[in-house]
Amino acid sequence: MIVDISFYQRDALIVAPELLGCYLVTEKQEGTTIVRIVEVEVYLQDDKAAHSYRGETERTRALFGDGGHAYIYFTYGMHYCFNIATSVKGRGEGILIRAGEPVEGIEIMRQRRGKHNQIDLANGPAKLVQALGITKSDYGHDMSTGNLYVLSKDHFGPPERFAIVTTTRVGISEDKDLPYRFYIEGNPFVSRTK
DNA sequence: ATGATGATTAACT
DNA sequence: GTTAATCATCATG
Repeated sequence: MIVDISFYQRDALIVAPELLGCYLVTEKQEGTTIVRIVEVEVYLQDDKAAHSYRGETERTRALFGDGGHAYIYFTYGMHYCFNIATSVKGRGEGILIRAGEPVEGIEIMRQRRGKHNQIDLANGPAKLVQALGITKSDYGHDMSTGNLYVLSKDHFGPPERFAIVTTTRVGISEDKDLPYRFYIEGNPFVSRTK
């Protein structure tokens, strides 16, 4: 079952842990690819590490729209990352999808990534974007429709039970201490585990 | 128009 | 553990 847009129109800190175990799907020319979401990070508006902190710009427009739309950005001169805007219009908060466990279309992901090791397919935000074939043209996409959406945890049968680890975020220089990173305990596809 | 800055990754030692 | 690669976006002039 596709997750409804209203799911995203709540506080990011509530939505983020609920997103773990759900399935992120893309249907592109090459075929359908699916990963199980195992790691996410929250970015709020009143949060120095967030792109929305300094207000709305051309780049961050989608973060300030209605919850449930894709926010994609380019960084380090070579990588794209994928977020889902949450909450209500004008609020500027969202969830970065950091890692996923390949479920379907694994051969397609291998081709896109040029790697054969299944662990390395989507265990990082830019890797996940590449494996799923997400591009800038998906910017602002409505996550409850079309060829890019999320399926509920029980889509493929009774969901597996798991514990959620809450910790600090990765790769930022401000507001480092906020516990806004969530991942599935013990999952081998989570990035940068100790 | 120009310069600083990354919500990273891969390939090293 | 360290580091180079590389450019869109933003703030400033």
